[in-house]
Amino acid sequence: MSARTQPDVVRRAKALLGRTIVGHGVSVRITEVEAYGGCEDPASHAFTRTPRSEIMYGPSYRLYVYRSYGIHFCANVVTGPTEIGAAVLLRAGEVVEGHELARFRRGGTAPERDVQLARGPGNLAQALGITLDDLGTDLLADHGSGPEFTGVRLGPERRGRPRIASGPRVGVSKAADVPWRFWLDGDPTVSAYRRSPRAPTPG
DNA sequence: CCAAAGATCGTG
DNA sequence: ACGATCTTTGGG
Repeated sequence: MSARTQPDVVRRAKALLGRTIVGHGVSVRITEVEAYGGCEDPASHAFTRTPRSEIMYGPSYRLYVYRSYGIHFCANVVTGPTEIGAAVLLRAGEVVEGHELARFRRGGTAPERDVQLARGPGNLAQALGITLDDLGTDLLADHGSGPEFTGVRLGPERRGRPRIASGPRVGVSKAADVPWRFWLDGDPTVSAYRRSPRAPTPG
């Protein structure tokens, strides 16, 4: 990476903003992501190459799912290159299709709280019905066009240049000041920033 | 084998 | 500020 050229994972993270992802009958417009730089990034699960992170050293646009704090699942898009093992964490989105199903998966919340349906990575994965069963899914595979599709896949690439804001990643204790969290500026579905209690003091 | 940490979230 | 809950990882 150079001063003029940002890393591939950052460009790809930004490119995912505004794009839709479909998960088991629920469609979400991605509004917030974080970039993780694989073996070059101490905050990445792939910084130490283990059985769990091996999928990040595989083909791009596969789904990496991990269990968070024993409670939630978090969904990531592997972005490559394979020797780096980078990926993008999907942190928040706006439900644009399948609202009732998403509400049910989230525990039966009221429609007036739909803005929170997919706010935060654990909630986003839950709204999409993503679990470890979906680990390794090819997010670009062609399944035809129709409502009968029940798996996970990305929608078409976004067009246009939305206003993108950035800041430090949420909850990471290493590289806590690297500004690799990106979101659609002003979007109400974006999650709140929380610094890791284990991170060193800002600066 | 055991202990600890963790890319979270809702509640108090 | 804290607890829920469990897998992965690293140390002895």
